[in-house]
Amino acid sequence: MLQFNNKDMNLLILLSEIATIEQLARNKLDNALPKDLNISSFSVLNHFSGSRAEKTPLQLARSFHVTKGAMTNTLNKLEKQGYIHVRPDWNDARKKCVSISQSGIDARNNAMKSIKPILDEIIQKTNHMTKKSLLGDLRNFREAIENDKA
Amino acid sequence: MLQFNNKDMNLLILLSEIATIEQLARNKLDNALPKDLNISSFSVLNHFSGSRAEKTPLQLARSFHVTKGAMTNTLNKLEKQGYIHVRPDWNDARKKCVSISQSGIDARNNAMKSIKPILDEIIQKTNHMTKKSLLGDLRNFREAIENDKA
DNA sequence: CAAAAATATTTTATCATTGAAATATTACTT
DNA sequence: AAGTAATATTTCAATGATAAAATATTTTTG
Repeated sequence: MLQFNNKDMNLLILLSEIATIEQLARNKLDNALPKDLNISSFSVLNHFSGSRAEKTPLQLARSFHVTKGAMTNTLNKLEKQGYIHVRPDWNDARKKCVSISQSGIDARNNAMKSIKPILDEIIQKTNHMTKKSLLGDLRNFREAIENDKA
Repeated sequence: MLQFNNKDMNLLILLSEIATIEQLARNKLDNALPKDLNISSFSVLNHFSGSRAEKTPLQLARSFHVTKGAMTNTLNKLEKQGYIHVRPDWNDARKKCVSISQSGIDARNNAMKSIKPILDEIIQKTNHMTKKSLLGDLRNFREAIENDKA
């Protein structure tokens, strides 16, 4: 308490709540996913299931707010597994173009099946919550954190 | 999309938003904190600034939802730094009793000062949000995730 | 056009976490 | 009281992330 105001303390509590949720959700999903897919890999595959357009590793790293090195790791694993296609960008030899493969789509759908019970359990337990405003609030919140550097 | 319903997809989006916020906030705070304190250590010190009562390592691990091994690490560092006191539990030789030291309190206050600009910037950018309901919603959400194992 | 700056990816060293095993102590059961 | 189960902490190997340096390519600039 001391010389710090309530708003600061409340924000720390909020951030700590967010960190706790992230940790719990990550562990639950990690354990439920097929052993050959961790959350990072699954997230990339899932990203492509919305739009199958090619992306560069850097674009993906920025989408997920991870470092380029971390994305290199994840993409290398996914490529070895045959879940993504990686090709050079013919117009710019610095870049690569990443897209999902058919077996990547299958792996993603299979992974979704394996985490569905967890998702449905959370949905059932939070039925009363106004999840719509929660998501909106969180998005505003994220933007408040990322803005000055984006 | 495919065979998965909107609620599942929306929940994944919500969880991904939470993970992103956690990552951004962690990096920002980590960079702003004094070099001798990472977020884990700071969180433990901050925990004791609310209530200085002694806690066992296991209690702390559960409070923060980290493994016992992770808490051992954090506490060892904090003890070497002189920021906490660790003593045996005289009634149960399996346990230890952890409390914050005066220099731990000082380190915590100093750390708060160094992250205050970040906190205030976030507060200013989210002034319009109903942070009260957001925290409540997140707490419910966390409980929905942790309940079946707690 | 050559040099310098910017961009994209990979590599490297470091760090914090996890899960599981190891160790030590206490509580329970019969 | 002895043996088994439960509890608390530490150790260990593996994993995934970061920051920064290294490499390669393209763009800018003078």
